[in-house]
Amino acid sequence: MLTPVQFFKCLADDTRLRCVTLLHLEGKLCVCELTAALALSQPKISRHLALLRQSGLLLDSREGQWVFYRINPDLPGWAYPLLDDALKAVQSGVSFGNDLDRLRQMGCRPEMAFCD
Amino acid sequence: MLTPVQFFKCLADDTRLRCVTLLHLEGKLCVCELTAALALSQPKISRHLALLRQSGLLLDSREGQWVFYRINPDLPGWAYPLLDDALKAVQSGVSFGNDLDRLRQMGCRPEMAFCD
DNA sequence: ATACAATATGCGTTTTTTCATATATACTAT
DNA sequence: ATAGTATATATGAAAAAACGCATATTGTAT
Repeated sequence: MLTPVQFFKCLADDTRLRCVTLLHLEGKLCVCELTAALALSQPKISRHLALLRQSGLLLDSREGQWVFYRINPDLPGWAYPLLDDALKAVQSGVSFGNDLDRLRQMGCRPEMAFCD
Repeated sequence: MLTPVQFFKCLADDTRLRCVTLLHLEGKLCVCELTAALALSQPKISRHLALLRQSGLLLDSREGQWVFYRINPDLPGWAYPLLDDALKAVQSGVSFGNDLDRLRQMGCRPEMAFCD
């Protein structure tokens, strides 16, 4: 069960905070989308996602070739307002738009039928 | 200037989260009150308070013998809803009442005129 | 089967955090 | 000045976290 301290630990790292806020905004993203959006190495992203999954903050689901992550919809009730406020806090900074831009500009995203 | 990640780091430790939530609830507390409330060693409390002060989340002020800490009233706007939600999250747990009880039962608190 | 893309993990290293103990500083009272 | 209380910090050790790199795993396509 996710405790408040554990929850804050999840957000107390730049990579993880960016992943969580992007997921909160976009709903569902696969590892390669997050890797492209944050412009970081795949193993680094994967490790942080594993931590977030093990904490119970994120759920993963395989869809063919891809593993998608999303915010766990069964978090304790206190967690959702914190997630909303965290998103607002991050959005208020200047650098958040870059992640979103890189995601939008990503050529070959799994959800796109015309991907190859 | 306090960033969201730094803010979450401040709350990502049990001792610090308990200090911050107590301060958010009580307004102003000195180190010995926090030490009594959390039932932890004074150097440990002091070190965590120093971190919170250096991050800009707390302000300190000396009043005679005591050093009082309080939430910085000039935080970025996004921080206050997060603090409110953090307090609610911690209050929803069972163990938070103990800190408050120990604070209430503390014999000789600085604000009390009949202290000695 | 081979090749390739997406993802996870093992491992050694470096960095960061945390803590206990001891000591230093500031104030109060006598 | 001395003693006692409150608080801060320095130090050094231990634990945890983060990282890069290489490699394993799983799925897809040919």
